[in-house]
Amino acid sequence: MKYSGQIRTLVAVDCIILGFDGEEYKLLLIQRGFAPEKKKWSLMGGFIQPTETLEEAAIRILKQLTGLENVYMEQLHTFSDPNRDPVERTIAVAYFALVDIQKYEKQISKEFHAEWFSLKDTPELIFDHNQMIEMAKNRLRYKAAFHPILFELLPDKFTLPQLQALYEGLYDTLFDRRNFSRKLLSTGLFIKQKEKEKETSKKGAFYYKLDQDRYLSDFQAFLKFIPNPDKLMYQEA
Amino acid sequence: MKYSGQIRTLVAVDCIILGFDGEEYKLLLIQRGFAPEKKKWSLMGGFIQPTETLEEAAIRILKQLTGLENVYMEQLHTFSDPNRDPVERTIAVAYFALVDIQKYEKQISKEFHAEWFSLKDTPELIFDHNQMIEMAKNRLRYKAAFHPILFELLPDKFTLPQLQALYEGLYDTLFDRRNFSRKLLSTGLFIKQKEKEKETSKKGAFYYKLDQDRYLSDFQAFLKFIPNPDKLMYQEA
DNA sequence: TAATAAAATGTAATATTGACACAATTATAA
DNA sequence: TTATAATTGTGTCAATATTACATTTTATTA
Repeated sequence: MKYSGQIRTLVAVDCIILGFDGEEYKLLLIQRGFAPEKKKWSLMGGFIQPTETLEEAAIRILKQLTGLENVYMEQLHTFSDPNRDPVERTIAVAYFALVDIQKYEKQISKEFHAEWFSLKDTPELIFDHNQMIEMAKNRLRYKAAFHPILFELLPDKFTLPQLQALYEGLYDTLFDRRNFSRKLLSTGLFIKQKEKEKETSKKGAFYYKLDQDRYLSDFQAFLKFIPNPDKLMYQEA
Repeated sequence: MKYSGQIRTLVAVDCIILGFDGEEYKLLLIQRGFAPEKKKWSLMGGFIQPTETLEEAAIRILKQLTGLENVYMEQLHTFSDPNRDPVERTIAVAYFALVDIQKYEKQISKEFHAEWFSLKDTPELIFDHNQMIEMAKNRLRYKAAFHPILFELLPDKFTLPQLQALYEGLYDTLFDRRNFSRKLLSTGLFIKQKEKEKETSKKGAFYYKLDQDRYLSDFQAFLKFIPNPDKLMYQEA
């Protein structure tokens, strides 16, 4: 301790882990195993360790809970209300992660009493975790309107109707099927497969895959995935 | 200290203070008065205090250096490399502020040896401060493409040519005067004044003011201030 | 083989954008 | 006094993108 006269604070990382089950958005929560607020639902989190960065901590915590690595994750915001944790002042850095819900390893959930909740029906959480989730939702809405980020939630192969459900679910609205597919396909990000998905409809819908090269090179490009984005996005909390 | 077995860390706030002098973007830096890296240029910063939030700390630090309050400021990112500060591990939360450079109170700068630098010609700074500035530039480029944020840099009254210089400076490019003014004016954000600014040109250019009501209500609206935004924005560091 | 359900493709009207030209204003010089 | 020059303000048209809406295709099953 060489900067004298300054306080030192606990720094925690909290992970907002989002998935999509084909119908609706899901949020992975754990039942807190220790006081305070034991048994209450909470985001998965942990304290930063001496030799790791925040990002490394977030990756560590995500892996602990889901078994997943190489997952899309970004820093969301740092929360600092002096009384946000009643036990002791803790600065919390929130990260949000987008995972393919099917890759999630269930056996791990037992250790933490984890469960997927509908994002629309999030329970009351400890501390400021509900606020974090609100912010993550807004960030995702914003980013997904212009960048091909939602594909992190889908398996390798997906159909146009699945894609549309993904976008409609996020913005809680309906898009015109014809205009939607034209807009999406015009990005050139998708490669049509020869097989069809035939579980959900008689005719079956062609599978598509992401063109990985284009996906990487165009991730920052400014695409427009939805019409009238300003009417569908909300201010960050 | 009630969460046992966890380390506590210093938490600092660093402020990226940006201005525009009519010609180019400026960055307010201080000459560090204490070790390490004494005399080297640095962002203005400070440690968070026990009873304040990060945002309050940022506001406090900004006021200390500039005398300004009610300034546009947003949290940028939290930096956490364990070795970013060689003296002691410090987590740094960067904020960026947009100020009207004319309102800045010069007498204050003497205390901190502060100076405005051209953003294009930023000197080498301590720690990871150059990286913070890169990220702030990218964030500003991104946000300004769609939200009326740059007006925080201008005085109450401004002309269309000034406005265009503001945007051209940020994106380091030239826009067609006619298309630019059409796009900007079509947002309905501006109220034409009767007076002209006659310093810089023979003919003089009409002043405009922001329609404050619309500005507040449309701040989150999704406008498009520049053509081909994707060609002008860069990935965040 | 006809009916049905869902996916895929097509088209015309409208709105937005981008490229470009010309007119208006006024200090300064001829 | 008038011409010049520099800069601001406004206008037009073609190309492009978007929206709203209809029809055709595919495969199942009655």
